[in-house]
Amino acid sequence: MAEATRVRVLTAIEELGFVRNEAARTLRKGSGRTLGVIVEDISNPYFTDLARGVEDASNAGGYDLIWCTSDGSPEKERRRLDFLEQQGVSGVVITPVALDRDRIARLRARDVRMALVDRRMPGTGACSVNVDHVQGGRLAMRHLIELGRHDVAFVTAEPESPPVRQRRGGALRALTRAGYAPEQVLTIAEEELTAEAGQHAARRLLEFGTLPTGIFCANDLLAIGLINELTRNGVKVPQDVAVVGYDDIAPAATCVVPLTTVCQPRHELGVTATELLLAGIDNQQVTLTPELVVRESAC
Amino acid sequence: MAEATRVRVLTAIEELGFVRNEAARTLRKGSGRTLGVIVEDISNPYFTDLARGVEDASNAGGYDLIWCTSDGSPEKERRRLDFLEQQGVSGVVITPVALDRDRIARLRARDVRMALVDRRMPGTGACSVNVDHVQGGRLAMRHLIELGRHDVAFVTAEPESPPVRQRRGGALRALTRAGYAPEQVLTIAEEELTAEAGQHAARRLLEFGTLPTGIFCANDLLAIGLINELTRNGVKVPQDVAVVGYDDIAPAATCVVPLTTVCQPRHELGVTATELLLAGIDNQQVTLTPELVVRESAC
DNA sequence: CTGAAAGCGCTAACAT
DNA sequence: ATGTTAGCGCTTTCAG
Repeated sequence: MAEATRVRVLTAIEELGFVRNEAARTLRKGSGRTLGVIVEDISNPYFTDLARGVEDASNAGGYDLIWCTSDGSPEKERRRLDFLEQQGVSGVVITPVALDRDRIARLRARDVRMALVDRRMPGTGACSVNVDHVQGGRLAMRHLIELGRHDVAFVTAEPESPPVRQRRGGALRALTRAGYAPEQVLTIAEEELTAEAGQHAARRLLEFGTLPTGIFCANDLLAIGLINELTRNGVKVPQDVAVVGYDDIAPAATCVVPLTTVCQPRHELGVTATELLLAGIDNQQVTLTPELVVRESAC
Repeated sequence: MAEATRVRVLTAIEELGFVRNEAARTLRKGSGRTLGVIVEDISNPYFTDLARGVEDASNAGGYDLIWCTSDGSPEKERRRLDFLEQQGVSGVVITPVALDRDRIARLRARDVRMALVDRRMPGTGACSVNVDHVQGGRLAMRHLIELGRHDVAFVTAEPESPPVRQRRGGALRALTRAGYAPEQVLTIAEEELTAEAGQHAARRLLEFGTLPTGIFCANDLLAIGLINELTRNGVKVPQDVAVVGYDDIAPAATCVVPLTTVCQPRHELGVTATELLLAGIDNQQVTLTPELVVRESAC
């Protein structure tokens, strides 16, 4: 194309404020230059960091991103998927709540590719990116054991969810390896993975009379709520109880007692999932590795 | 329409997994049944609560919502608006960063209505929903004065943004009314309205040697970071310093020292903005009222 | 290198 | 109550 023409067109676009009609483009091409992401809980920084990774990688690949929240509800998840399907996205990154194989197949039939975070569904064609939570749980517990804190409680919620189960499994394995009986681990199960729930768990622990010497929380929000409530009640962290969290979200570092935690590569998780989506590969599985970050709550 | 036909069609839809092509619908009708929301900072619960309000009201009105973040960047704000315009949304709720009248006019010309949060732009046709921040600042400061804490510091960031200026203005006015000289208020200006910045502000205050007896923070994240850092350094809140925040985000209640703060009707703000949008009224201005929530950090 | 024309799936208007 | 048709703005294809 002649440079002169190019410039002329570009000026005209600028002058008239022309904006391409994406609806028409999507209609014509079958699917557009947008991706979608559905996360479980927008108020947990873990998920916003993840979604930011998805956004960065989408933009880098020339795609726009539509953010959605399922709030952990299967019904909402379904509605958000309907929405993204209607919008003609070409792919979805999702932390699944109740996603089934049929739905993935239906989306595939409409050329909507899927990348799952923290859940494998082999044979569906969907890619997935996982963190080695067994390893993560092991890192956390091994650290507590090394500090001599083998009298341990596990504070958790959503105990059936695979990531949480794996974290617990890894922790128990570390105990066993060190020669301790995993049965002696006190498990406090709360309703949600939130700071409020952590606070509640602390109150339950305080009611028991004797505290364990170490506590492993299934995520950072639980740990932060727990530490705050313990501190309010005069319990010193880490002197009286050492606490280890999981995720390494930003507030973990600015908490009253900066949190020792297992760092998940949250941004990278989102980036990787998106790259898998855009690469157009099927059934690809990637596993990322967590890392222990030692701060004051257990050292 | 005959009931029999209706049922027959519905079954067929179910059976074939028919999903309406929103792109075609949008193309045909000029704009679709979706709205957009652009917030400044997805990691501040204030904004997620706001956006949730927008989502709830959108869904209630039969619309779907596309969430976007500007991250406080004018450039990103522009790109997100381009995106929403391309997607054919019929309206946008936004906490503006660098939105100008031209842009609003251009969007209007394409039938994209706007509702602004915390910024008035009269004459553009855009509606706006505001919180009376002067009143909010006054509530906070009056409370500190009533506690005998008139030796006060104001911890802030983005001091030029209207909401922050108004909060400060209201606080100073309360001081003046009570017969104190507002010039004696120590102002600590940080870079961002985050917990990290609050932590930094605390360190700066500690370096001065003598602490004020009361601190008013421009938002809760600053207050939480500040309290955590003060507590770590052996300063007792509220005994040594009383702290008042602004927003009443969820973490304010679960913080080590539960935060006394000015509650903004965050969800209602989003709902109201959306209802204004959907009602199709122009130039409408609504002002909501903040409320003082007394917890332990200042009582 | 530029111009013309078909058709993506839907809705609104009109005809049966 | 049901069937038919035009056209939204774009991309792709084919002709000039």
